Amino acid sequence: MGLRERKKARTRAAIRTEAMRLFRERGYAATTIEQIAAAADISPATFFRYYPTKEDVVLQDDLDVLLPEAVEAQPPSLGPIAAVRAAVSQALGPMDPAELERLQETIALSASAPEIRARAADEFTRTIEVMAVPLARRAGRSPDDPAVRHVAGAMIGVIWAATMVPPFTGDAAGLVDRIDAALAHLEQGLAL
Amino acid sequence: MGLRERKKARTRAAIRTEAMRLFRERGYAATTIEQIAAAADISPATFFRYYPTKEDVVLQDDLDVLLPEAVEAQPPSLGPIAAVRAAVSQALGPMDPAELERLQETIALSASAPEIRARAADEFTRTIEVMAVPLARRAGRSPDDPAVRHVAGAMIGVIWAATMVPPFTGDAAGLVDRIDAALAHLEQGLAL
DNA sequence: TTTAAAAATGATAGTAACTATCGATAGATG
DNA sequence: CATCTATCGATAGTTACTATCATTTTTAAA
Repeated sequence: MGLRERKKARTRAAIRTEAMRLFRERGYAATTIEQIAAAADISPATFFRYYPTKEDVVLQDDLDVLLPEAVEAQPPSLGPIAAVRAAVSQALGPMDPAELERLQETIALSASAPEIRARAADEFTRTIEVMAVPLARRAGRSPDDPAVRHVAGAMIGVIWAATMVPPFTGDAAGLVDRIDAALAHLEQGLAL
Repeated sequence: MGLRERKKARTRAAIRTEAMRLFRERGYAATTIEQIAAAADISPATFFRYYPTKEDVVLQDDLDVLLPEAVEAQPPSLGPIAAVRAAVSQALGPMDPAELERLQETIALSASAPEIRARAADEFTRTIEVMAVPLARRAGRSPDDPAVRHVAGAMIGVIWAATMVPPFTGDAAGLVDRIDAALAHLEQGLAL
């Protein structure tokens, strides 16, 4: 990795770190790009070369890539929900504390900043389309099959319900367990 | 209803009509508030007295109020999913063509304008909280009960999956049926 | 009908998130 | 060392949105 790329990575990290600190200190809406740029020692224009929007500093999940891959890797004997359960545990389980911390902050910010919550919700719904692909393959169906989409939708729905729990004090530690319990509940027919 | 209120209603309708027409003709992002104001014969400042944001011209659903009421009105013998099925059919079934048309356009716009889709997704996830209340009461549980939230989340998830079907050509006529079929599928255990 | 209160509007000025462009600079490459 | 290229900063511009205040329009009371 050359000097150029190293510098880029450092700048990117600096922007995110400083932005998050400012968001924490004075709130998301009250923090301007100009302030973030000043704190990260770059020009405001440079900010947008690293992050397309202010929201993207907070929201950048690799979930859209990791999750379908992990589902694809599960043994075919598992049903769709069991496969996703295993995939989630496998993808989120070995998450380092820094990542967990970050996830927690994203959730907390979602409570205070509507734009972030909206963007997060949008990316989550997009996961329906993404997850439909491996699920369809496992079931020998088309990703456009309504039944496949329903299964993906229901899983995304319970995951969201288990993640975004008001008042968003969000102990990130219990998050993976809460999601697993939610999927288990769905798998067993959502008895009340 | 006095003259003042009548005028306000007319202005509000004019803004929405003209805005939708412009969105249709040249796209959501390419339409400015200034253009909408000019078309509706008001000042740009007045626009914001009627709609807090540009997005709100498109998104204003009464679903958050209607749905829980309709759920509450179902006979206690029905299970949670059956109750929501009945409530949805009851709330969305007798929708006049104009409303359906509007819903269809909102869905179509969600495909083209990310901000609208994000806002719509956000309001949808909020419906989880809203629906948890009548569901909890019916089951004699707390709205904070994870199990209740899971059921609400799963239903919202399948409804979204049945509504937001790419490429959003969206025949609004079949929408209610698609939602009902999705909830039925969920009720019967999401077999694939 | 006249008048006073209240509400709605328009005009103006300002902020902040972007976008586009372009010259300067710093790093990679031969 | 020289050249090429990626990155950066500066600048100017657009647009959504906020705040304020004077003006007009509607309502209600005298």
